[in-house]
Amino acid sequence: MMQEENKTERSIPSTEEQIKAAARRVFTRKGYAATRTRDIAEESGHNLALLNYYFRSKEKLFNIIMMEHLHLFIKDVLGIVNDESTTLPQKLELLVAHYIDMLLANPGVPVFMLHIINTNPDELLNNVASALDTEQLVLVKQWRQFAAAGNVTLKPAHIIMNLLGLTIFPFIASPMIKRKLHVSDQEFIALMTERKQLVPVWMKAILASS
Amino acid sequence: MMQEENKTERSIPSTEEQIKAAARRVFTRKGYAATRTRDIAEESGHNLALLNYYFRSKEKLFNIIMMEHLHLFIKDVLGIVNDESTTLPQKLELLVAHYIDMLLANPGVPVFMLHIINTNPDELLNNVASALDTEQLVLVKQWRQFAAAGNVTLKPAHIIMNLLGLTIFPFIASPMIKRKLHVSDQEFIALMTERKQLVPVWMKAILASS
DNA sequence: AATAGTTTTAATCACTTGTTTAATTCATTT
DNA sequence: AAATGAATTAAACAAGTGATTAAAACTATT
Repeated sequence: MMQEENKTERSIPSTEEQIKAAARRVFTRKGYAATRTRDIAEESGHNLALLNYYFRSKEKLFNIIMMEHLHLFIKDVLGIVNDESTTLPQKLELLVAHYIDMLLANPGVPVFMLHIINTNPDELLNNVASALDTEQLVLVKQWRQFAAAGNVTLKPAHIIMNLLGLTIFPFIASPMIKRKLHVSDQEFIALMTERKQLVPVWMKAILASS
Repeated sequence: MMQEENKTERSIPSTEEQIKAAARRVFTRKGYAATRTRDIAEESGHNLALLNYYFRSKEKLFNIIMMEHLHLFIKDVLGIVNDESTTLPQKLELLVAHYIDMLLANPGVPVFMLHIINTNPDELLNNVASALDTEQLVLVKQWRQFAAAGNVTLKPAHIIMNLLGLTIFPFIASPMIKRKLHVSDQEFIALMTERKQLVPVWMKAILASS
């Protein structure tokens, strides 16, 4: 049997948690295939066999981490998108701010997500935001009203791609951006922070241009 | 010695070229680490040992393909960006159209490039568009004039990120877009083709909004 | 302290992977 | 046709990999 979960403890994380944290780092840095179980063991400071003792296999460990990421990703977004008390433009601002803050705190996430997208197509992509494509979302209702008022002719797909492209892409391409545009780590953070205000402005300009 | 290059021949590609083409496909589909030399051999329909016979090693083969991609990538862009006879807005339209056409023809390229960005940081990123960050580009000169006229307050980094984000990101996230937005392969191509006109319009709206 | 159950370790297994080898086939020249 | 060198093959090697094992160390309960 396994040791009790110990979730509330604030002291030293359990070895299970330490291995998971190490795996999170290594998988994010190198991707699934390039990560060796020995890398994770070394990074965690624990014996190689403990990886299989706690998680059965490399793949199971990866799936656990992946699911945690997805859950984290979706949970906050759902809160914003389903809030009756905010308007459509407010939701736009909140979404952008949330994504940028989240990505500034976890710069490795996009690489991680992309790796998933291009390797686990079916199994995973059904889970990704499976709660998100429901037609019940407050955001969708508000959008319908907005569109019905004749305020926009652009296809929703374009708008979503624009929002994500303007928000997420800089983080995906950050190594190249930093190098080719001579942007330091500090300056990159400053740029992204600026974009929290700018992206919603740009999105409104895009909507008005159609 | 090696068989003569035979570059002009239009008939059957040489086994060397066949292996390279197979490697291109498999590397693009699975990434470097997840690709086994046996996968490439099988995909090419040739014996495993021929891979090392022609290319010495898996890594050398990968580097050759990588360099070809980069060269292709840069060559066309340089042509557009350094053209004295086109205006700034025209360059914008040409760049977007070129990228979208190129990505529609080679949907795997972004994954390939991202894989490089996040694994070969130093060695490669210096080569990527090393010709591009020169201050001599016609585009840069034209931009300076445009900015000096007080037409824009936005930092160039934002503009470049927006251009690339609006253009390239949809291809990176295409598996998720297709699934979550219920877009078929055909519809995706149609959407991207629309964007050839739309992105320049949006970019101008963004520039005007600042 | 003895016991039982859990956690950790070192060693090893079985298999995969990149690469090499030695032999064979093929093509070209003499 | 013989000979030479290139192209191709089947087989194997050495190192690396995920996983397992059996023993040891640790922890708690009696």
